[in-house]
Amino acid sequence: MLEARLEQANILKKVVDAIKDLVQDCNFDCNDSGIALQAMDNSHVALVSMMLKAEGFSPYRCDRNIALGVNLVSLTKVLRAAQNDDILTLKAEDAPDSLNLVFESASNDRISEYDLKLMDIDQEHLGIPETDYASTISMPSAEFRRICTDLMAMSESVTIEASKDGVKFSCNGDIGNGAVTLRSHQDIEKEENNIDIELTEPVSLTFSLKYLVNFCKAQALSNKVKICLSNEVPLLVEYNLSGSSYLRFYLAPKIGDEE
Amino acid sequence: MLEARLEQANILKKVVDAIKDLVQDCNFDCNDSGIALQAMDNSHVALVSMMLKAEGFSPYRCDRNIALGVNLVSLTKVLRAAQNDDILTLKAEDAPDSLNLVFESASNDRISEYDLKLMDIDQEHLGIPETDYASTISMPSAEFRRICTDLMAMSESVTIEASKDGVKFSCNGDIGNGAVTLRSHQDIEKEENNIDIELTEPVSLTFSLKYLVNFCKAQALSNKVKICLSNEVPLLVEYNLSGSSYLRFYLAPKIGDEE
DNA sequence: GGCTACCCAC
DNA sequence: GTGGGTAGCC
Repeated sequence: MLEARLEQANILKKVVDAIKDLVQDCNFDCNDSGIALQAMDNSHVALVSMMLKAEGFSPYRCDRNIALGVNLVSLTKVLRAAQNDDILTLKAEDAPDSLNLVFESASNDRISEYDLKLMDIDQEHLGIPETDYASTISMPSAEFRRICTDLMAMSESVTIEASKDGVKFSCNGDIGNGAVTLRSHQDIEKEENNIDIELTEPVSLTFSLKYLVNFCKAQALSNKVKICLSNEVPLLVEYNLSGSSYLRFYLAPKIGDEE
Repeated sequence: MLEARLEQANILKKVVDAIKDLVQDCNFDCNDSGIALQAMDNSHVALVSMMLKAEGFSPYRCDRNIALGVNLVSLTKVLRAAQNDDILTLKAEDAPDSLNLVFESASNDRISEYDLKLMDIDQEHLGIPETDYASTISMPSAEFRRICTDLMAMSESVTIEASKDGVKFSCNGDIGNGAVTLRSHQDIEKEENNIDIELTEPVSLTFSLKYLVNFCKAQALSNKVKICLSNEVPLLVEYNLSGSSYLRFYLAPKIGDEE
């Protein structure tokens, strides 16, 4: 059986908020190392990969592999019941037909308990190869979101070019063109403002802004975001959570005329 | 004639907002003790009872009984003209065919005046018996609203059970089940957070969430709400206004298969 | 008409 | 960061 107590119900709420517009139904795969989720979006352009490590829960207990097939719209409805400081405990049997969610108020005078019906979901196995990216950019997640939403106002696509001079996000649209260029930047006082650009090879790739803006809903989970690029390979956008938990989004580049 | 000056036009606005989805047309019954309203909703499942005491107005003057037959949609349109801090004066003749509403800005540099046509409404007389309820729950109105809207996401009905252990709001729906349990709770620092459960007899009743959520629009009128329950008797949801004015909603329980 | 997402004000 | 309101979409 699974029993996982999350001090901040908020974390799961934010994770689900960030992915529910990409994925409708998916498995939460639970085992003794934690809770994992991998799913393609409907159009098979983007991929979400979440890992909530056991260490992020206290306590965490999961003896066997359990797949929780969840409809994320339904889960959102339940998670909406979580108040800000609530503690969330997830419970499921070994072959569950429902997931039990208990919200406790910090002051303990309110307990909300929900059973969410589960579904069988065919797990398409997603091998995500470990990639050595040609360029890895680390920046404030708010800044990345700002760039994406700003450029979204002009175009449906953004071209991301990383070179030794920095990283340039540019777009062409009917009303004009836009570009934001960032250079490496070390802010000693506010480390979270650092912009860090690693580069082994220049890259230039074009992506759908709609998806990138969508990924940016995960901003609330971390004040940093890591963007990994290699030519002709899906982009990786990574939000690291406490411990070594993470939420990752992959997005295939646009090619040729699509741009 | 009626002349009633309400320092906070807002109060009437909130009252009408809270009931206009239940009742289309109704009489405001004015006499020397104040302005009262009683009306069943269209499906005759819920009943609204409002009392605005003369003391809540300054000045208040009403020599004879006057029934003001008002269409609440029209009244809402007029009240929308009220600014936040406006003072509202209601005026009507003894046998009026219109209601006069004057809004004064607090600073007195703007006066808006409206005449709302009245209608003759057959008053179905509603005797509401005073009931000694088996259980009376007093809680923050925001919390009650929160519970109702949370459970609304899962089901159309909620079962409210009051026992010596506390009060439990539970529901069953297609996507799963939900329950919120509250215990008595005295917050000495913030009295408005108190949850107070009086009980002479355990009760368990099921109600339409749609109506309860509707009642909760009155939340803006008071930070406390009182919920009174007896088996097989309509639920009473009461918002107390300043003075001994009030807005009360009654709702018949669902029985048998309806649940 | 209900729901959702966005926006703004607290 | 939260709640309430509004404006579009289904």
